[in-house]
Amino acid sequence: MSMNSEPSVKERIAQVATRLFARKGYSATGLREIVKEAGASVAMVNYHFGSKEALLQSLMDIFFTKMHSIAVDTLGGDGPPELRVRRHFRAAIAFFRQNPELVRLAITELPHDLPGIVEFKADRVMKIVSVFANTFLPLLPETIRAHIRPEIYGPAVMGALSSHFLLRPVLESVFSMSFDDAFYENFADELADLVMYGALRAGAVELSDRKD
Amino acid sequence: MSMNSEPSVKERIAQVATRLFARKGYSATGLREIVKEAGASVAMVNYHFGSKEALLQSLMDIFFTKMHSIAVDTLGGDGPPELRVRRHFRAAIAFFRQNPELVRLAITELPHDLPGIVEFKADRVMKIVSVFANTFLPLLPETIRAHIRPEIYGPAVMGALSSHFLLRPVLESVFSMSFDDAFYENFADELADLVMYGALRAGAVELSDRKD
DNA sequence: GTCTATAGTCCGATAGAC
DNA sequence: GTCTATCGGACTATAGAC
Repeated sequence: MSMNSEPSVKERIAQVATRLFARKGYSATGLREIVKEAGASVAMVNYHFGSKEALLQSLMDIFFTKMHSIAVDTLGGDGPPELRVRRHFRAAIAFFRQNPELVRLAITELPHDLPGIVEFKADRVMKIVSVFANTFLPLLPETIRAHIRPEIYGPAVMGALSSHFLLRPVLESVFSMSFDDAFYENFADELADLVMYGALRAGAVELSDRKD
Repeated sequence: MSMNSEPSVKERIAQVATRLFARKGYSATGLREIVKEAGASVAMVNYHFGSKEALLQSLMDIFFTKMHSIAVDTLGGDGPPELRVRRHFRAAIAFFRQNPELVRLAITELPHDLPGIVEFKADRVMKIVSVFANTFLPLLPETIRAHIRPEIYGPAVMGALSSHFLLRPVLESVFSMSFDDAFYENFADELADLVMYGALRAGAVELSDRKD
């Protein structure tokens, strides 16, 4: 946990593993490659983390712990619902920007052959959903809350927020751009506008053929 | 490609590989495991597909070819923009429902150590984005089109559409439900409403603190 | 805490028989 | 087209020295 001095062997392993797991995938990354880059030996992984799988879980833990505290701080606290959503999106995107590889690793890896990992993720996601359900949903007027189905909106919003970071190598190629500070300037607010008001915005009813 | 008779060895390998790649990941799945379930031998993979990587790419090709034809059929064709979006969401969700493992495989796998796969995906995504940009975007009135940034909306909408299928094992656990026909009855339209009108819907302006 | 060496397993690819 | 047998290498985990 040292913030200033040189990173410990354990910290170096965690950093390198995050990058390689995100880029190549958990299974495709060998311990040899991790410890070679981290300047350590294979035995250090099992000494400090217990196993390769436990190393993965400890990295995922960093992500989900941070996401939980972001949810508590932004969906809870003061302010009207829209302000909270905007605050949440800004905080999440800021975190994702600083840790794009952790995001990819924690969201993408869902291996059925490691049931402990799947259970771990389900447990952590459930805790975050609870924060949303308990501190945010009750604030909404009944007319709006009635059509918010968390089992649909939850993954949809999470997908909208995270997919940029999951697909970034492809997106850079598709749109022939590198994502710099200017791009991210209003990124969170654009996504918040999309989720809250939709692509057509409130004034676009003339396009509508909706029934309800 | 035989639709009615018994599947060929090549088809059986493709089916089993799709399931295992989606569940365990490409790297974690060995050719031996695939061919054992498919009732074939390792040599058959290299005979019919060329290599393990080529097998993965040929499976991804099925997904992206179908997504491209869905885009052409639904975003193109007749009707006002909203109808096209709704049509597109319904077709995509119907396809995802029938092939959840293909979706997970094609979207999730993005291994930096297989640059050919990354390039292949970028090429296919670009073609689909082109369909959207050429057949759909020009239909929108300028007031709406002005704030549609494809490099932001594209991945966001794709993430909203697909994340349910990518995370389904976790979601079943988190929400203590199995996703049956009743759940999917209005799934595509709910997502279309979310993307077009937002979670707050048009009438909810009283909640707003937005600036623009 | 950190290392080296190694055990035991599995990997993808291919040669060659049929 | 399909198989078996095999090659060379990589894998995770751990024993044991320091």
